[in-house]
Amino acid sequence: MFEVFATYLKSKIEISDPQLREIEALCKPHRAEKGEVLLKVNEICKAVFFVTHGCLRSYVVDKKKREHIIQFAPENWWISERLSMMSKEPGMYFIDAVEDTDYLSMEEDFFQKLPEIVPASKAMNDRLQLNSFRAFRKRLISLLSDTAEDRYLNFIQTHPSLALRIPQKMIASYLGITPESLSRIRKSLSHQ
Amino acid sequence: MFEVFATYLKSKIEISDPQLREIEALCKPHRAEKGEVLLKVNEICKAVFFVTHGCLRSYVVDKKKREHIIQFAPENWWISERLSMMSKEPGMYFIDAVEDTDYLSMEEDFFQKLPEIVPASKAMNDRLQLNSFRAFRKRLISLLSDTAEDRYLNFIQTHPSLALRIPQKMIASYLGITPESLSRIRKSLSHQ
DNA sequence: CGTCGAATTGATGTCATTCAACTACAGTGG
DNA sequence: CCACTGTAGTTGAATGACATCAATTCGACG
Repeated sequence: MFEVFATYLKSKIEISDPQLREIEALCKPHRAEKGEVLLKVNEICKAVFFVTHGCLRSYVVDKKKREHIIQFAPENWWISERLSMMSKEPGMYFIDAVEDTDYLSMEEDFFQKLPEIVPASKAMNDRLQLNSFRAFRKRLISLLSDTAEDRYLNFIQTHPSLALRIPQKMIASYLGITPESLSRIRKSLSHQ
Repeated sequence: MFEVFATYLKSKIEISDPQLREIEALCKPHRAEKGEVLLKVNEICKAVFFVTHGCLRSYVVDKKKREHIIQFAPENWWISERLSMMSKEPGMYFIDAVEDTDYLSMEEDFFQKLPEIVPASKAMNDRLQLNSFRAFRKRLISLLSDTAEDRYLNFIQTHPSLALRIPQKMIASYLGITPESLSRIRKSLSHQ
């Protein structure tokens, strides 16, 4: 299970086997059954998760009890509520398992020690932060500019494999529409 | 004009007059007439702006030529496209003046040297980044959860003074609706 | 095989857009 | 100083996009 993460790291930065062993000591492996909740709203997020197999999701629940998915994290993705973790304030996210999932959890000390073990990881971490910000911005602009159909097409284009694995109602939630609307959009697209 | 920024800094961090003089040397004062463009799409953003008087805005323009305002920056606000600046890639923002505006511009070296001059500024900068991220996330969730009326009420509540200064069509653009829709929302709110 | 949630479909409703007309007012040049 | 012009804001009518509610089918899984 750590192997997946090791491969991920090797693809991102120059790293030796002894360094990997040091890092492994900072990662806790876990398994979550489908539907299992890893983080609840109002909890202070204390870890970042790296998915090695399966899929996690983060989402918020609004006053009308509707879920809005913030992010999916399939294999080789990170997921967390960094804002809550960094500010040590209660978060607004739930994180749970979309499928049976294997993942590693890394706590605060991981991010302190990682750059000591591998200096180049600082740049990797910065890049991850930037990409996360970029993704938020892209979605915000897409919600302002695009129709639901455009957003769906964009989703299946940028996450083609996810679109096949994830229940449609979750894709709808991610896109900000109802499952019924997504079903109709798909129907109309299939007729060209 | 630098006085405004000095006051701002003093409210955020412990800072001495000699330190302020060093910082002043890194800030260029400017004036923009209403409508003047400070940054265009596809340019690489090379500076961050701090508004001392007036108001700037950042916005994107979609394929249908519609403007979507990302941020307003009245007095004591920062505005920029950090993502473009940090990655040195062409940006997607326009930045222009909503009113006649006085502002300071700070380039890359400002952010390198500031923490050398005032170590505590590192924390301030981190906090600014977090707040910017938080604002994006809040807006994203609001677009997913709230009606246009809710978003408008939220806007005038969190930016009461802005709502009076800014043309309604720009508020509409920020909220993601047409000026006509905002006009009707305001009318219906005035009848309770 | 039966059950329960996911997905589809239809009918209808609501919210926001679009297009057009009109008013108000600010800025410009004569 | 006034007339002209353009932009902002309002309003109406028609349209469009998506939501809601209800009924049905589909499909996974115990």
